[in-house]
Amino acid sequence: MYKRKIVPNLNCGLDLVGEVLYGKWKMRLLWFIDQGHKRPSELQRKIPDASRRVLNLQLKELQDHELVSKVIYPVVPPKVEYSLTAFGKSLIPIIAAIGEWGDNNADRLKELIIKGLSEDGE
Amino acid sequence: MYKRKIVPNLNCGLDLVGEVLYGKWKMRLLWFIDQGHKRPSELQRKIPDASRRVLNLQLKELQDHELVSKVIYPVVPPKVEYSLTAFGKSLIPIIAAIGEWGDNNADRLKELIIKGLSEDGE
DNA sequence: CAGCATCCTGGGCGATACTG
DNA sequence: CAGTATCGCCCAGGATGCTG
Repeated sequence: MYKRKIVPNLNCGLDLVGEVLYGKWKMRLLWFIDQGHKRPSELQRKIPDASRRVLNLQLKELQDHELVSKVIYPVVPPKVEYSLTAFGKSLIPIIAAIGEWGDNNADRLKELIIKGLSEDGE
Repeated sequence: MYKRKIVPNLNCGLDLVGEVLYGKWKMRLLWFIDQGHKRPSELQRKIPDASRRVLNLQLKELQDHELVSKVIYPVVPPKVEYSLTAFGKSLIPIIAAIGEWGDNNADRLKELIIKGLSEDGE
């Protein structure tokens, strides 16, 4: 859990979701876990841009927020598996909708984002 | 537009949406504009926790990403109105779904979030 | 009323290295 | 294979004050 000093404002549903989903890789984690990629190394491979440290941190937060559960198998070598809780599963349709919207508008979005990036260059 | 140095990875729809919606108040801005609160001062009043500066910054990004459009009326005192573009409107159902999920699970979420906050304290 | 400039800081996140 | 500790960067966003 990140050491947040200030208490966030939780005025509406948007705020609440923002809190739980706040983290660069959380939606992706939920998504991939739902897809059946449950082991840390597997998730790491799916999200190579993220560091293991942050992946673990965010996984921990997702656990604390009861969106995922973690099972540790007492074997050698160590084996760990994450799963979505029912609560977490209930978020999947929304994440799917977001991803779908993004995919449907991928070309336009890419263009706009790139344009935005170069704007400050000149 | 924030002066981002590093080029973001845009691997999937989730990334793309993440880019356009990245900003503490963007979803709320889109939401309130859709609700008919179009003027800066009005939005400010709706989102008192945000500073005017950041509101303007994010509004500008939303414009650059063609989610909202801005109309400046040449009158005194100055009058400005924001509206959603068709593109922006197409995001509303998703934002609504997110807010709804948050509202539906408000009690549980609040509890979990608060618990998470106090955890590092001890 | 609307918008910009300046200064400042918190904390998210990456890199690396070490333990079991 | 899984997880933690340390270090440091960087930039989003808050506060304040000035312009038209």
